[in-house]
Amino acid sequence: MLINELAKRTGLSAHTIRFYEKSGLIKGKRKENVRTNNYLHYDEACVEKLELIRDAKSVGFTLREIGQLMDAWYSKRLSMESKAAVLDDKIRSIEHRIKQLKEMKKMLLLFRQYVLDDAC
Amino acid sequence: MLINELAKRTGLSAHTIRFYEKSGLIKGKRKENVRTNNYLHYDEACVEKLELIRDAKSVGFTLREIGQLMDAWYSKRLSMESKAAVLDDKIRSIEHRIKQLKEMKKMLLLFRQYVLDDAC
DNA sequence: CACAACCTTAGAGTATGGTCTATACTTGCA
DNA sequence: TGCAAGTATAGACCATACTCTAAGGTTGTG
Repeated sequence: MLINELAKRTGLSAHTIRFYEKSGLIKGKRKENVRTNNYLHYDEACVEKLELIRDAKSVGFTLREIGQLMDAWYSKRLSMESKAAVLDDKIRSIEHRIKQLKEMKKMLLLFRQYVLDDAC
Repeated sequence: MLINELAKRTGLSAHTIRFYEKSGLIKGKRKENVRTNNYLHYDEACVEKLELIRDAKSVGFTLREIGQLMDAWYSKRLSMESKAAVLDDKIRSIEHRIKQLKEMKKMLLLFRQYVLDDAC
């Protein structure tokens, strides 16, 4: 599929997709048998990757981190161990963030009670 | 206290503190009886606010959100109800983020198992 | 074959959240 | 009194993550 269809499929703009491609997160391919244009074609894996990018971004991962994550998932040059290590690292960082969020929630609930008690 | 002491107390740089002050998150006061300089003086509330900023930033709040949060906490012009509303809003957004993080963790654990099973 | 609707690259512009430099004044201590 | 150390303001610069514009080539439909 071409970029506009990919955009429709993922809900991202063609601009944003090109930005991700320039950042190395996805890769379109040129058809070798077509010489008249240099249109990039994208496959289902690109759709999956863009969905992963969207989800991972929404939980606070940077594009750099998402790149590492997708490398761990798709790369052929990384060993099983180093892939697992990348994933372990991200899992730990998620756990840490959940812990911090729970603490912050607790604090805000206290604030809230304090406000409602008219104590300020 | 002056800015360098505040920096030492909070672990933030004086540059960053000035940036937060320019962004309206904290406010130093000039001593009226001192006319020879225009040094800004900070109190304990500033230390507290900067600590809140640090914590809230680490869980992903933007400076704008943190500003709203501190308004809800410190402002005299907001009603009890609207303060509680701001806090409720932030609490809900934290709960949403915790949910998303848990989903992402689940997915990464699946990825990890898949990698270790040498399935790719 | 005109023309709208695509595609491409390059590069400028925006928002957030800093970080640093330059310039200049003030303070405190030897 | 000299001078290092501290303070202030303005503005340049950086990274991240877009977002948009310009200029030019291609494709498909009537």
